[in-house]
Amino acid sequence: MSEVGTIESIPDATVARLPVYLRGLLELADTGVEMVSSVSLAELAGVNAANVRKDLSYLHAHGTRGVGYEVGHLLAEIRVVLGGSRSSPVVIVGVGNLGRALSRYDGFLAGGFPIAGLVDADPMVVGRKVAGTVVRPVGELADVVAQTEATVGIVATPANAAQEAVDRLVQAGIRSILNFAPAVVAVPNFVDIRQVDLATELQILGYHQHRRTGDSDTSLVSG
Amino acid sequence: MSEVGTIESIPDATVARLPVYLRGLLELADTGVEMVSSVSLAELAGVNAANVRKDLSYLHAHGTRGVGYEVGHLLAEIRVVLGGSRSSPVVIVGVGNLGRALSRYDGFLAGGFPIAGLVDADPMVVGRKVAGTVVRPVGELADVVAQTEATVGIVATPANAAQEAVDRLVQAGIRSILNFAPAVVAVPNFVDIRQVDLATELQILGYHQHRRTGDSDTSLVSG
DNA sequence: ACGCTCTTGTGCACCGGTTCACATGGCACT
DNA sequence: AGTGCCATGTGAACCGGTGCACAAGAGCGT
Repeated sequence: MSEVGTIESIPDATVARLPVYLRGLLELADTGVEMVSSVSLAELAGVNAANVRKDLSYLHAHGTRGVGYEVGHLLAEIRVVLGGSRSSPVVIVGVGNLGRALSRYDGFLAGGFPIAGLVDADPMVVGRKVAGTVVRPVGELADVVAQTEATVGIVATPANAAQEAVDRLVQAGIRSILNFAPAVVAVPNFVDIRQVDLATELQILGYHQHRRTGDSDTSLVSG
Repeated sequence: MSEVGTIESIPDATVARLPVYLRGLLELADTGVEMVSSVSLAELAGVNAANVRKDLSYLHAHGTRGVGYEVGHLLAEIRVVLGGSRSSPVVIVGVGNLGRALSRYDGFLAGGFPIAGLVDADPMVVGRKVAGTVVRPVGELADVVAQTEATVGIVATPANAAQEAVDRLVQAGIRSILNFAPAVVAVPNFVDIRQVDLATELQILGYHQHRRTGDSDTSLVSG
């Protein structure tokens, strides 16, 4: 996958869990807890305790044997790893139902990803104000990126416009993209893209459901 | 993970790719293509060709050597595996920004997952009509599930209400849940739950970005 | 009918990730 | 200071998944 290797690299699976730990730690900090063991953090994150310890060992976040980890320390450590606690403005391409919802989603701002720009191809949508931001034409994407200093792009267009949207984002200098359009898009290998496919998620659930109900026998349960 | 094993089980990784194949195949069918090789399907889905062949072998979807796979046949085969092409009505708990966007999302209906019911805890929201459906109080969830014959639940509540929402869904008989709330929730092991965490996705992107820009050297590129 | 070409189907080696189990070592209490 | 307890940190086995590479086999042209 990533082939930098200059600085110590953290396994992808670990990186994917760090935000979950972060959430759990924030909760603990809110309730005044100062120390946490790998076991309780694991419970909070829904993973195995040994896994937590191994994950944290990648961050050089040392705990104290017999005691646990310092919550505040861990928080800071994880924040540094996940983008240096620097704010990363986001530009959204495609202001349909999903784009609007995303632009209003509090979780992004709280996580250090303020929605700084909105663009759309539809002239009916351009010019409207959504979540405090005026929607600008997709042709001006490069300007929007430059002005807002956006570093992350979200694609929330229909599937058939996704590739073009991604191309424009890359053209505008964006190197991190989150794609909600149900389409496989190609990007240069210096661009990091993640796919979030809502319909696919339901279909995966559908498989297991079908499997369960299609199975005439229900005497399993196992635990 | 899943421990049924009565009928032949398909690896999770394969199941996750089937919807992508399905999309690609629909595209091909639309353009009148009747046969497809594992190589072109792989390209369409953004995966390795051998992987495609191995995936399809799990479905007993035989291709013809030297020729490829029949598009229509494959389509039918995958649809059967992913829930028997039966429609699975969905009930959404939490009709905020995200819940509204999801209830209007075309992709769900197209994939056989019509939004059949909406519930919310906020009396201000209850009674309103969203995407053609009246929002009902969360207390009536069991009724809504029964009336709509919903088999899938989507949780789009704030994090602190997620566990309760999930509990209610399980109570109402739902066994397949898609959770958009940024919270780890516990479910009985006969319930299948998938997590879609928007902020987490951005944070993962943030890690790689930080890593890239934090690295003073940029002489890599590799391809 | 024969052989060539093309694509499927799969055995096998490799790789990342997970989990167990245990040694290591700090802290508290006496 | 000594002793016991407890949680960390990690070596090593295990497991699922991926991708190469090749044999098997279908169709087509001659």
